Amino acid sequence: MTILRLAIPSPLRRLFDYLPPSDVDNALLEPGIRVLVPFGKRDVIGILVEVTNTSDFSINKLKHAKQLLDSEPPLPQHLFKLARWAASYYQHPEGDALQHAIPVLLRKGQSCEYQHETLWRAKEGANTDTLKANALRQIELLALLIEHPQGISEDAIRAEGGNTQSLKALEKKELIESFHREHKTDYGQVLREAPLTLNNEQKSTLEQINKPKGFAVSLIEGITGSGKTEVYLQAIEKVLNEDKQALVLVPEIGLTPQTVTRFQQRFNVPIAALHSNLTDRQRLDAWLQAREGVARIIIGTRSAIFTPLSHPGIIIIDEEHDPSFKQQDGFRYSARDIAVMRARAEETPIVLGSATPSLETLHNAIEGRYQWLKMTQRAGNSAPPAFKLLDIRQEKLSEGLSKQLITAIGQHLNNGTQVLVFLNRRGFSPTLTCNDCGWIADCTRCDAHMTLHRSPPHLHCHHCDKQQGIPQRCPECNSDQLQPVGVGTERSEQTLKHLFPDHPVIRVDRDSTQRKNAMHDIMDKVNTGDPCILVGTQMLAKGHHFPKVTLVAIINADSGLFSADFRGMERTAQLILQVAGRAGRADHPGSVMMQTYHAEHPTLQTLVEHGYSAFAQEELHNRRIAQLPPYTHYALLRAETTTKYRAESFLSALRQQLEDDMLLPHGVHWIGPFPSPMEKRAGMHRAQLMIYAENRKNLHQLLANLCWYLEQNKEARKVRWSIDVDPADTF
DNA sequence: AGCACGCCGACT
DNA sequence: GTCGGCGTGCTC
Repeated sequence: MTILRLAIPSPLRRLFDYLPPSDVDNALLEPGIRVLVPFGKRDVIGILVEVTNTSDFSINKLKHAKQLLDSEPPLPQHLFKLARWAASYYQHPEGDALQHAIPVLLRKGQSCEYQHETLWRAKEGANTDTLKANALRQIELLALLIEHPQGISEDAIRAEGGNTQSLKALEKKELIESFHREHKTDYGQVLREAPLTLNNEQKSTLEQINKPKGFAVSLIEGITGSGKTEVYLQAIEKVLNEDKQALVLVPEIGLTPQTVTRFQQRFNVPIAALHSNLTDRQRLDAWLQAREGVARIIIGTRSAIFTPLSHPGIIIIDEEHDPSFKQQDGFRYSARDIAVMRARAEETPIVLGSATPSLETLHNAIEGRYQWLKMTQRAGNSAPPAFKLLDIRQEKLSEGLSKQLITAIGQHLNNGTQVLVFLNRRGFSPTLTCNDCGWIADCTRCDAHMTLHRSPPHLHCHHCDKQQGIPQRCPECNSDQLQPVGVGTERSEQTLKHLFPDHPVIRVDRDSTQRKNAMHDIMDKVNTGDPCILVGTQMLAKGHHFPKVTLVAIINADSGLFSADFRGMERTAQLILQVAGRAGRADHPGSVMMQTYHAEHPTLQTLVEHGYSAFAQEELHNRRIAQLPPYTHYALLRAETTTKYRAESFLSALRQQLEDDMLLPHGVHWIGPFPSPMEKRAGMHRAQLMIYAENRKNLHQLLANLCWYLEQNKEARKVRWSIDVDPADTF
């Protein structure tokens, strides 16, 4: 008897058994292939996990699978295994986890045969004269195709401003035709431009990366401006020369056209960029190009970690400390950690790069598991920025800015250079308060204040996205003395414009860059090199270079200093250094001024005076004493309910029950449950139970028990619960 | 997650 | 009389 064990896309943590479709050749039943099966009242696509001859389910109740959708598994065997491993490591339902590893269209049953790229060309003798004079777009498009007799892809057509409607119209008129071109695999020269000359430090870093054969993890801890990217590029060059592929993961915000352009300028090979505004079709095409070995460099964010490569050569994780590598909902995996597992399986080197490595990675480097490569010199002749803490305890601030800071900004502008003002708070002001009775505009769905925005004017909750109009009078006491309290980027922009009317003030945050090309336009303005003030959120800190900035002003260096989350300090330090790194990148020396109410804070002082390495060492020491990661392993059981206290009491009861049943393995401890730092969010009341262990195996065993228990438990079905292994934060 | 069943309230 | 609200239960 042949039984198919399938992973079904559902939140259920178990596999489902089926009989094979009638009259199917058993040789076709290869694990990893997609199978269409009836599931409840509907048909779903499952993935064949194993073929067996027994079932825990009664055999006569098994249904027949309807159809095999693949002759070959879409994911190569080792990535299929990797995804299954990740599902079990992160305690996520296997069927759902496997869905995450393949593109959307494959989940929906599309064929995963590789289609050669479709190109368009004008037919013999086609002429724009035959078109109506008012069909401007078609005339333009046809002219474009006539210019490119060798054919041009739809992507390129779109890039030139052509649209699909005109294309279809011309095809109907039989003026143009599509065809497939065989991809050439021989591109001649790998390089399009000469590599930069490396300094000694870069040279030895590159040598160390290239030295080991097969799997090895290297951490490049390189200060901003030390030229990490050039080292990546030259490491990739070697891989390309060996006819292999490179997989590059970057943070969500870091995948800018600038990044991709830098790779395109250097290399004369096809590059697949998996950015967020690709269509499902484009994403599948890029994925298939990687799998077929057509794309030689794959640049993408977190989800690109499962992209199959026919000839894997190297994995690079840029800004490895960035929180966006950890998925924050659903399948809560860390792409960085999975990448290390993947490199091991594929026997390739993997490079983790950062100016401010995560403490987990540093710990691995210290323990000798990772090769630790430090780059401490700035490439070229730029000097590192000078830090200055501004103690603002006794200061009277004007709209959040101290006198000293205002003076310094003026000086830098007068010297003809640019200033960057960093304020990690969008909107005009974080609160709207009644001056008479003290009422504050709160979100009804969250334990949070509404942020006041001025352009356009509205109140906005940054936690649940609720938006509403601004009241004219206090809803409590009917006073008209409503006042914005606190400073956000909009308000800072307004103040700076007022203080420095002769210089442009450019705001950079999520709101000001929503429009297409907005960021591009901003960069154009900044790149003129004229003195100006950039004011914005962490968008300023990541991905973009501002060579003419000589002063970085950090308005609230304190935020996160006393965070409830044990990673708050690490995050703050990373953010400060990342922003600071924007200063003095070219031949201008830079300075960084940080306003703080805690100038005497020892950790802040260590960071400012001795740098990130010293900070990290201290912080690791603190973590060891407090028994926190990376010295212990954490997991979080989160629970959400619509009723207040119910999540917490559910977790309490669960903890009690597990203790009574003695299901707690040796060496596993818990803390809590306690309400989440923001108890109510988007209408849900939230609580969490922290679980930690010195030993991963013990932790994993408990989590497996816990899942089993929760799936049985009737009460648990009324609560929305989830498990977060290696949580990035506790919110 | 979906999707059905099922038992109570306000509508043509 | 029925349309539809969301509680409960099941998926090989």
